[in-house]
Amino acid sequence: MPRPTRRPPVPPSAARQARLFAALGDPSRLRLVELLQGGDRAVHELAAWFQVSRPAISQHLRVLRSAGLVREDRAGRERRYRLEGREMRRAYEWIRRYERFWDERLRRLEATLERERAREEHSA
Amino acid sequence: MPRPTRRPPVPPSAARQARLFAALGDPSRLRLVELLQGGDRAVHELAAWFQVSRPAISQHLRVLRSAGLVREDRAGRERRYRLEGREMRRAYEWIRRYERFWDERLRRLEATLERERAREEHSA
DNA sequence: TTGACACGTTAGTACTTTCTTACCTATATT
DNA sequence: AATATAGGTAAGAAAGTACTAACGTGTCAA
Repeated sequence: MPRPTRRPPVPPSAARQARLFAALGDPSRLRLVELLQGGDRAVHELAAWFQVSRPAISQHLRVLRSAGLVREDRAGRERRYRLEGREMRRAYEWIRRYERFWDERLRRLEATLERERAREEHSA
Repeated sequence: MPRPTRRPPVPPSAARQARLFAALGDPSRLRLVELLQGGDRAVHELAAWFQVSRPAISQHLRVLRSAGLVREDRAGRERRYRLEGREMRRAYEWIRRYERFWDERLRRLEATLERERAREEHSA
């Protein structure tokens, strides 16, 4: 890793990805997402599972919405929320890049490929 | 989803998982993790990439450490940090439970299985 | 059309996070 | 031994977050 001569600000891609994780980084919001796993739900249905007030839930839903994790559909006087996979997938793929840090098999495979590569280089 | 009669507090499992996502929910910390992807690094090597002061980086590293995402090894006067896969894996597996929300193929498969199940039920 | 229900927004408060500066200890270098 | 390097910790300021109570709008039901 070459040391930088001028230190750039944290890149915007990291900032965006961080906002996504931050949206998941609250127990109530994480719970909301889990509750939505079973399908779409109205706000009052969701709020019934929590001790905090309904406005608090509304605010959490707003955070999830602006992170792109949920969508709102109006239906009569209800607003039904449902999970939106696109951003969740982004989170998933960010983390998957670290798979070798927990998958021993993958790490060994990488080491092997690295050795192969070095051998080719040597014989070339 | 049966409505709860008494609303329990957000379960501790959600709280723990949220702490993990919260640790990733900051641009600088996310960047630190990315920098550690290439192997272990000393604090001053990491800090060189940032505009914020070194103590700020120390503090971010502490957050990552208490979330279990990194480990510290002392080597002379340096402290080298490296990624720890275990907690990263927990985050990965939490998100993977939502795979069907972005994988159309998986969603169709689930629908098919559901129809099969319903048919068996009907003929039984 | 009056009342109840669903839900968002606002204002204000308490708490938490993030940063900097100052300072301290431990290790390496000369 | 004196000095430089590495890096953690503490205190305090500034900004952000999460909550509640109060209120407003739109929808349904009697």
